[in-house]
Amino acid sequence: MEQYIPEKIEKKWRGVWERKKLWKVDIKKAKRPYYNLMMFPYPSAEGLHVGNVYAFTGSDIHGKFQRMQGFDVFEPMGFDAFGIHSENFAIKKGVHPKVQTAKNIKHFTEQLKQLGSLFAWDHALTTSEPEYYKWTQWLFLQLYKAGLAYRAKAPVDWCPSCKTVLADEQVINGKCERCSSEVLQKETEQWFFKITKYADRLLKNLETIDWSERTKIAQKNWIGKSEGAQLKFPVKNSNAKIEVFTTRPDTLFGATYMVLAPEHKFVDELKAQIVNWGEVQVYRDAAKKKSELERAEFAKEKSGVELKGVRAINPASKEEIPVFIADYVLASYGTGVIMAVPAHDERDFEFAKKYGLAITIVVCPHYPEKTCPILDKAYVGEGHLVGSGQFDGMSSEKARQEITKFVGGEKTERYHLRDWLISRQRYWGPPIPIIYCAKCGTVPVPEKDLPVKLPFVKEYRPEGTGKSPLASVSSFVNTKCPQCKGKAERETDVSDTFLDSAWYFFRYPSSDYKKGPFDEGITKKWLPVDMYIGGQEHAVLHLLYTRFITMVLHDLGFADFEEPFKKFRAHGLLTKDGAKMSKSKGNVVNPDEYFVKYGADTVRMYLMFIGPLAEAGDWSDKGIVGIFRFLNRVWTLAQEMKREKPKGKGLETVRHKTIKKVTEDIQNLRYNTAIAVLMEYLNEILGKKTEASLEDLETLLILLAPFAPHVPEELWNQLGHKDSVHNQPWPKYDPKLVQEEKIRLVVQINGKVRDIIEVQAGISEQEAKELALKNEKIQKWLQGKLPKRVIFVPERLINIVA
RNA sequence: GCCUGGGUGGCGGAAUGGUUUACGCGAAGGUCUCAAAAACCUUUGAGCGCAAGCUCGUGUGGGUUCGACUCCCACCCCAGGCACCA
Repeated sequence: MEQYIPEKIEKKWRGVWERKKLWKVDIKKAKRPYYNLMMFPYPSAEGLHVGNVYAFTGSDIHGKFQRMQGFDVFEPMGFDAFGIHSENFAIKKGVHPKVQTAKNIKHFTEQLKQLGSLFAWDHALTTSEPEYYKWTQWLFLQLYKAGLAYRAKAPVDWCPSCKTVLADEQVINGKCERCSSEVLQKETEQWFFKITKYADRLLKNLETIDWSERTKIAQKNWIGKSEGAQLKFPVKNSNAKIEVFTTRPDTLFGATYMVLAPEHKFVDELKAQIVNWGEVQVYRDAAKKKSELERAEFAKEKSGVELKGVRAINPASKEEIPVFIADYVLASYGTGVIMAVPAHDERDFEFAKKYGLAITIVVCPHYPEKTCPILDKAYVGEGHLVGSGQFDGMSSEKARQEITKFVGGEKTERYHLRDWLISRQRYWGPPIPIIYCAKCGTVPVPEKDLPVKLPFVKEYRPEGTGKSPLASVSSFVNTKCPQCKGKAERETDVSDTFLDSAWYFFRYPSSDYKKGPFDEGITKKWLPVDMYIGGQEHAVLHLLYTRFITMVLHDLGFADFEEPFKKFRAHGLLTKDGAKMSKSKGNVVNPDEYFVKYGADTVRMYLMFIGPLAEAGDWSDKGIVGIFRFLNRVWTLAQEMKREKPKGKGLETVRHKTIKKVTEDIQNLRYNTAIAVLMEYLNEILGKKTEASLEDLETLLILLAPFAPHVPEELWNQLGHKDSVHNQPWPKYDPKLVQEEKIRLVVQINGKVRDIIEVQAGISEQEAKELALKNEKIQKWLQGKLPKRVIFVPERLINIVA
């Protein structure tokens, strides 16, 4: 073959690799297991998105590099096929989800195979297959048995367009994550997982794992731990006490009123005392009707109603204070009640101003000066206490403890994290394996009866009745109670897609295992995952759920580790013309045409060349030819060297420098600069052809192999090698040879470059100084003056301060 | 409002205290060709100058330093995330 025709050689080598099972890893016998995971795609489109290719290539380069380091790299691929994404796409096409998803997966697979990646296809899995979701249901049952899955009536977020409830994490700015419809509040019975029980562990373990810092911060913020105190406020003429959570017990003397969330049940308990019940009722109804978004917008102007007739007693100052309901207080956080300290909280300040309530300053930033300025806004910082009886003069930090103790409060923590709502009123998901029996109550499906198969039904569209379409399938709903064998009904909700993907990495190595979700020995050998590369957009959804599920499996004795991924690196978002690719904008790049025009090698390398993996960058049709030209030049060079055996002694220094830099860059996921160095190396060889050796070329091919798997393989073969280039050990560099003999020494005067001179490497300060002072240009600048000071940076520069 | 990133040629980006703009794209000129494409070679931050060369230049304004894209302070802009969480 004299000419580089990507399509031809890529097809040829994929065939050879498949026949020879080049990428095959023996799961049982592997000596140095390395689990290289990437986020499996949603097959919710006809074909692969260039963003998928970007992510998978970034991960595959890491896998191929580790393989050449001598590891047995397991790099599985699969499909997150259940769920709203795939179902919505099928509905849009008017094709049954089962049929449409199968079609999508077929095309995805064809495209994925073109990438020349390490994918372990014999371990591929699809979450919508009964062999897989059987174990998703099994997982649900384990959580149920452990008391970590419960059904409860609660106000939840409902998407009127997707016609299902959503998890807290799936509501973005009061809108549905999938379709951007405004989310409504609905009070219904739903299934939850007790992720809040793990809040503290999810937070603490972050310190022990090697993850991208920004991902850890996002999780930390989402878990949202606040330390504070729980305090009790007695109600006048009643035995009742109102409990509040506050992070600032030091400001207790400044609490001049209290606010309950409008829907708080305590309001009903106080009904007898409330003299303006009608007014209260009107406000509560109005608040109930609002969506979260409206309530937040409304918040620009705070509103509320006083519960007239009810007075609370500030436990510190013993003063009587009024009690309000207002929708700026959320029922779902803390106790649903706050002590309002208008002088030291912006929201309370705004409310107090509007309703003319007392604003008492109790933390002074100017202490010991007695005069504290009259506030035009709340002072939320630290300081020393004033107007707080015996605590006056104490630092606010210390007073947090002391005042809590003084009023008999309890030190406590609160989290932003809510329990994970996992039931969905949709069709395309694993049915929740629960049976309701009039006699026995809620009965879990026995494990031997799994899977509870999702029936193939004609009417799969969501109905909007608040129930899954499965509720209309009587052959599914009607069943026998596993306990009393009497008539019973099945749960008709399915579980959240994020449950499918919360444990898939456990299944991959054991994909054929029949006796359980995963084989114990295999799991011990391969897990936890060594490297996980994926999108930052999953920082608080998928990644938090996987950690939670892994902790649960650990606690139940199914795993001997509690963190699923030793290393996680987030890749950036690939854009087109500076904007996120989306179907609505019509700027989605389909990789197929580029595979045909330039080949997968060029597409892979170009994607990695755009920018650092963690930051991604902008796809441009123009830049891709640069990579294509580069591969062509490598090809031409190889043809020449094949014909006229090179007789040069080799470019030793530059070769070793290249090995060093490429190795370090790959380790740091700086693929863009690694490629740049390979280009420089090639330019160097082309410029000094008579000195170059065959080893120079062969090293280039090996270093290139992880990025562009096909071309180097073909050329390696043309050079007469029988074994694959991918089986070559990664080259090592000699630190002694990396050092150049001559270096360019920068000569500065007062920090400005005046000359650059070539000198022997390792030149001493004395020699450099002499050379510099003798230098004509420098003498011209010095004009006979003596230097005040000379700064010498070995191997770099000499700076003369005059 | 808070939390993350980021702001460098015509463009993607490189350099994390020491030659600003590596590598690539684009552009201009040339070689080859009847011609074109491809390939190859040269030039390519701005301004001044015949030239040697000089001055300016990494969002803005200050500071530290022999020396700042890099460190510190204040601010502006862009992208992403969170948001009445008490």
